Formats: sequence, C-alpha cells, structure tokens
Amino acid sequence: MNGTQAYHHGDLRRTLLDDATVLLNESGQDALSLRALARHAGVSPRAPYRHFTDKEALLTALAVEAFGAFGEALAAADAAAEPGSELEAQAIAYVHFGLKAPGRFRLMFGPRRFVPDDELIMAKQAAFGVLQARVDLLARPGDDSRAQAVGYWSLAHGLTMLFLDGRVRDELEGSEEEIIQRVARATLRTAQSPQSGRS
Amino acid sequence: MNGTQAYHHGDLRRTLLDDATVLLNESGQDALSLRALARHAGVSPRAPYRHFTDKEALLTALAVEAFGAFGEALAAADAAAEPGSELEAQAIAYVHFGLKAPGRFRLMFGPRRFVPDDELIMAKQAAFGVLQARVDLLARPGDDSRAQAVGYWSLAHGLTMLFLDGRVRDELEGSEEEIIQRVARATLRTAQSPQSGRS
DNA sequence: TGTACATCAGTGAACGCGCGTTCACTGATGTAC
DNA sequence: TGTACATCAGTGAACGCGCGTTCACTGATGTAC
Repeated sequence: MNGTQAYHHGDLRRTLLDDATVLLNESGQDALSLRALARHAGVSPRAPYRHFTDKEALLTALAVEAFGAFGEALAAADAAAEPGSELEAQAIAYVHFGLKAPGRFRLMFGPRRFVPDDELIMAKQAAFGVLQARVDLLARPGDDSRAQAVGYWSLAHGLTMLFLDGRVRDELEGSEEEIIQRVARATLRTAQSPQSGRS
Repeated sequence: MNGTQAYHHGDLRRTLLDDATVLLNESGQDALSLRALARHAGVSPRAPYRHFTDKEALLTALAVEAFGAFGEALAAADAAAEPGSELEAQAIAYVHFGLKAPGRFRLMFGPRRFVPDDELIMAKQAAFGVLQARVDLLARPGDDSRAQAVGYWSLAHGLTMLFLDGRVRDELEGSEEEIIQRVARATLRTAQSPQSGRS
C-alpha cells in the first residue's frame, strides 16, 4: 500500500500468513486462496510459491502458528489468574480465543486440510498440555485427571462452538465471563457455587 | 446404475440429499458440488435445479434433515435409557451421531453456508429441546437448568469434536461409551461415581 | 379404450469465473576481490 | 571505493480444471373428454 520498494517485499511470508488469518476470519475458508492472498499483498500469483511449496503448506504453517498462540493464551491466562481460579481463567481464555478469530479457530479444529506435520502435532500437544498441567496440579488422590482434562477441554471447546453458532446467546444472557462461570457452576464438580467451595 | 427408465428418475431430490450426505462424510465439504451430485445420480448438471433453487438451498435442506435426525436420535436414546441415565444416554447418542457421519456433523455446526431459514431454526431448537427437557425433569429446586443444559450440550459437543480430531484417542483408551462415562464421572456434578450416587 | 394436450422432469451445450500451479524470465541484493 | 557475479525474490502470461448457473430444448407422464 505505501510506496515501498517494488521488488523484495520485506517479509512476504509473514504478510501472507497474517492476511490469511484476516481473510479466514472475515470471509471463511472458501475465500482463502493463494491468489487472493497474493492479490492482497500486491504481488504476483506466483510469488507465494517462493515461500510455501503449495497451499496445503501455507495452511499447515497457519495452523502451527495458531496452536502456538493458543497455548500461549491459555498459559498466560493461567499465570494471571487468582490462585484457585486458573481453570476458569483458562476456559475464559479458550472461548475468547475462538470468538476473537472464528475463522482461525475453525481452521484449527476443522477437517484436516493439511499434511501430517510434526510441528503441528507438537503445537497441539503443547496447547493441550497447558490445561492438563493445571488439572494435574489441582487433582486430588484418586482423581482421574486425564479424564478431567478431556472433560474441561470438551466443555470449553463445545461452549466456544455454541457461542460461534449463536446458540448460547439464544439460551443465556450475560458476558462471556458470566456465562462461562454460570455454566461451570451449574455442571462441574470442581466449580461449586461460591458458598460451598471445593472441599 | 440399474437400467430403470432414463427420464423421470423416481425421486431425484431424495437421491441428491442422500448422495450429498455420503459425499460429505467421505470426501468433505470441498468435494460437495452440485455437478458431482448430478454426475453421481447419473443425471445432467441442470437436473438438480429442478429440485433446489441453488446450491445453498440444497445445503439448507440437508442441514434441516440432519438436525431432524439428530433430535430424533437424542430422543430415542433418552426413551430407551435406564431411568436415571438418560443424560448419559443422550451424550452417548450425541457423540455417536457425530462420529457416524463427520461430514454431516461438520455441516450442521460449521460456518453457515446456508440462507437463514425458519425450518432450520426450528429443527435446531427441537434438537436442543430434547436435552433441555430431560435436564428440566432432573433439575432440583435452585438448579440453573438452562445453564446445565448448555453445559451438558457443550460437553457432548466438545467431546465429539475432540474425538473427530483424534485428540481423545491420544489421551484416553476404551470404547466411546466408556470414555464418555469416565469423562462425565470425572467432571460432572450430576454424574458422581456409582457408590456415591446422586444426593 | 383412445386421443389431445398441458405439465412435469429431464437434456446437453455453453457461459464466465477463480482457482492451483507451472513456464521461462528479470530486477534487486549482497559478497569476493 | 568499484566492479563481477551468484543468488535471491519476485514477474506475468498461460495451462487445464471444475465449478455454479443459464439457455432453449424435448421426452415422459397424467388427465379430460
């Protein structure tokens, strides 16, 4: 857009990935084409192939970055939480992450459009690991902490999807935080109402 | 395929919808085109337009039917369940429904590709209503039954997605039923371990 | 039972489009001496 | 500081493809009399 040099874009790879996220969020998967990205970056259709072997490779790179950012968001929320409310903080961060960038979220969890990739697998595991670690810390002897982690993840994931779908807003009122707290208190063993606490 | 009459297919509309579901499950959204459906039905590319005004209309019809079948599956599971385990039965039916037909499931909850449609809204509400009704029946005074229903729905939905993603199988072993029971017992207030029962 | 005709459900060729990807190329940059 | 040259990052035209959708049409079916 500004009159920088014609050739040698600067960091076309970065630009393409950023634009892809924007396009994904604003217009959905169907609108995400290499040609559209090249057009938006003001570059020829051939140029992206200098940085990605094909479209699949770009989508994979996008997913790797997304899971990286996701894990960081969960970890940051956990670290910033009041002691005792880390799980709730992670759940709120989870839903926020999805609502902030629905297209990206759907890419992450949608049907695999990318090649099996070690980096991607590791980024996914790392994100899940942030939750699992907190659950393990809170678990009491005899707790099935792996099942607990899957359950909390599922709750946050499902809630995010229902939010994206508009269904939650049809059923419940309030801010995301309020709704998440309310749902957690109504359903979870470990998130009792305030007066009863966790024994 | 068999040598029935060339013209007057019989029930092309039905055939198209059925083939669409199969295609969706086997090859995903990207592979679902009107032309592919026509081809598969052995019919000219123009023929589907006799039954659907455009592609969006077909997808909408597909989603309406899917939500109808979904609500029925939940209701059937509820009706067939042992008294007291209806919620668990619905959760199992939920996950099964998703795993049996992932493409259809993703269409139902994926980004809206269809026009706003009253029938679709009603079919969705009906499906959700099956769960809400059971939750209302089980709720005790003071329970936030709307939040409970959203929570159970979210759990089932998230679990389905994690199954589809392969993540659950990385974390937990066992049949779907066992995993669902295990997760429910580990996380839900209303699904305590057997020896403690509900209140 | 037989015929006329309206209607219904399809044909098949064609349109314009945007896509992913490949071709042979060229301008810009950085390094060796 | 100046020049030769390898390398890097782009150009732009072209390919073949499958798509959604529209055209004017025609064969099959069912109803009225």
